[in-house]
Amino acid sequence: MTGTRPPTHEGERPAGGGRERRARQAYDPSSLVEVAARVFNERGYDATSMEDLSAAAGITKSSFYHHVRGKEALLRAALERALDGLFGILDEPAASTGSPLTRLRHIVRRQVEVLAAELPHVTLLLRLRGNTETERWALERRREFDATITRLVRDAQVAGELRAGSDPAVDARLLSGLVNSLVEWYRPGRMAVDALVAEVDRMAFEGLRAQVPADDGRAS
Amino acid sequence: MTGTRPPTHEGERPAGGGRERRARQAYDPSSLVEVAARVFNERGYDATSMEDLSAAAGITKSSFYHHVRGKEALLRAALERALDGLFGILDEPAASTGSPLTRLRHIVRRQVEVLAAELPHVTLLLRLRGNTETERWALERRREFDATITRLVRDAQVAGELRAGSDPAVDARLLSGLVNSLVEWYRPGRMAVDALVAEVDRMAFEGLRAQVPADDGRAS
DNA sequence: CGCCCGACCGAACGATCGTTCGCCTGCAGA
DNA sequence: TCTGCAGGCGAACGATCGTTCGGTCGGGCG
Repeated sequence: MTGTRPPTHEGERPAGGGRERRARQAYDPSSLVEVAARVFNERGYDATSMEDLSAAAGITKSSFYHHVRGKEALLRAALERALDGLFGILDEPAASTGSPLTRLRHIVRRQVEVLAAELPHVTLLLRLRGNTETERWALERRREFDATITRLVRDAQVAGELRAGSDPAVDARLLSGLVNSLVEWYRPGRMAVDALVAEVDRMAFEGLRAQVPADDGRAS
Repeated sequence: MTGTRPPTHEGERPAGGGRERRARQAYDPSSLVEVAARVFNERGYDATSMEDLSAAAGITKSSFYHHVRGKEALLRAALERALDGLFGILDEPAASTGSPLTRLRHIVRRQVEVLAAELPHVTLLLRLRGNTETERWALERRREFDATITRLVRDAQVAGELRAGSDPAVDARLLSGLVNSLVEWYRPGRMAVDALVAEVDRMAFEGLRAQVPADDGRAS
């Protein structure tokens, strides 16, 4: 009903690429994951059929299975990409250098950038319900990431860099909730990523109320 | 797999109620909606089967249909409850009295309370994808609510009560995102609602950074 | 006491799901 | 030119979905 079939043919076929010996599939290596992530987000994972996915890729359902192992494998690949992006932030030098607040702000700002760059994949990650083993695995890794944020918020509060009198765990959840809520409305091209980073940073640490700017947010 | 069947029998049967003539169903009027909303949130709407719902209610699937019209009707009822709660806030006198910032803060604080009181129903509302007509109708009403918030944020910024130099639409989205993200982690009993309201209010308008309190948040 | 009807149930419906199978086709390499 | 095979297809599989149907049961009321 009210069909929303795009004009098929997603992306262009790699013209003459894949000259290696193990050129198993010429159609696409991970571009199908990208297509799948997009459709998953539009309809929701459970409401998305393999027919929907194959149609978005421009081939039939049975052909689709020549390139992917199954629905859950697509989900896992997309989630891995999101988690790799997020955990990659924690490996950056600036994530473990300087005061707790400096590190926290770096992570938050980079998290916004990763969110924008890997929007479909991260969106998928943030909407998991934990129905399958794959989903539970991803949720567990996500909890690890959040735990790191919580520790940093706690350290920053102890150091007197964040507001006192509140539970660091609550503050960390509010902070992560603010950042993650971007996936619900931000769309690439609608707003420069730099501007988005600045807005989120200011909102998170200075709030919405009018005030004299403290020291501005030109970090790094 | 890994069945999570609760010990059946949800709530208690109304002892001797339903003495009116049109006592069509004695089992439950809207308590089934509550059960459904809870299970919908655990598994996701599409991943929830009528078997799941009826089992959570303690009866078989076919018996379940003597009390409800269908899956989508349950969803609609739950969404109506959420929307009624949210729009009820806008009808309160304090929502249209005083300065824009005063009104906005009242709405935000009340929104947190409604979120906590109607947690399963609002959670359902915030996770819609728009696959069915019912979902699109609810999304449209939700957009109306958000538009009201956006107008208020704009007015408050024009009045100099909110930070300048940022797009009011973006600020409104960040604000709503912060508030709505509560459904992802807040659970009743884990934290007093009053404390939650205070934390969110302070986070939204003052931010996380340590600072001297401006005028405190004892509104109304 | 006997009937009536709301509550409840087992079984089955057509539809759709994710996945598999057998077959066709067009072209790259011998 | 012949051939192998990756890429693509239609049809069908068992399972599960939301929903319906016919029937049983038991307690309140005439």
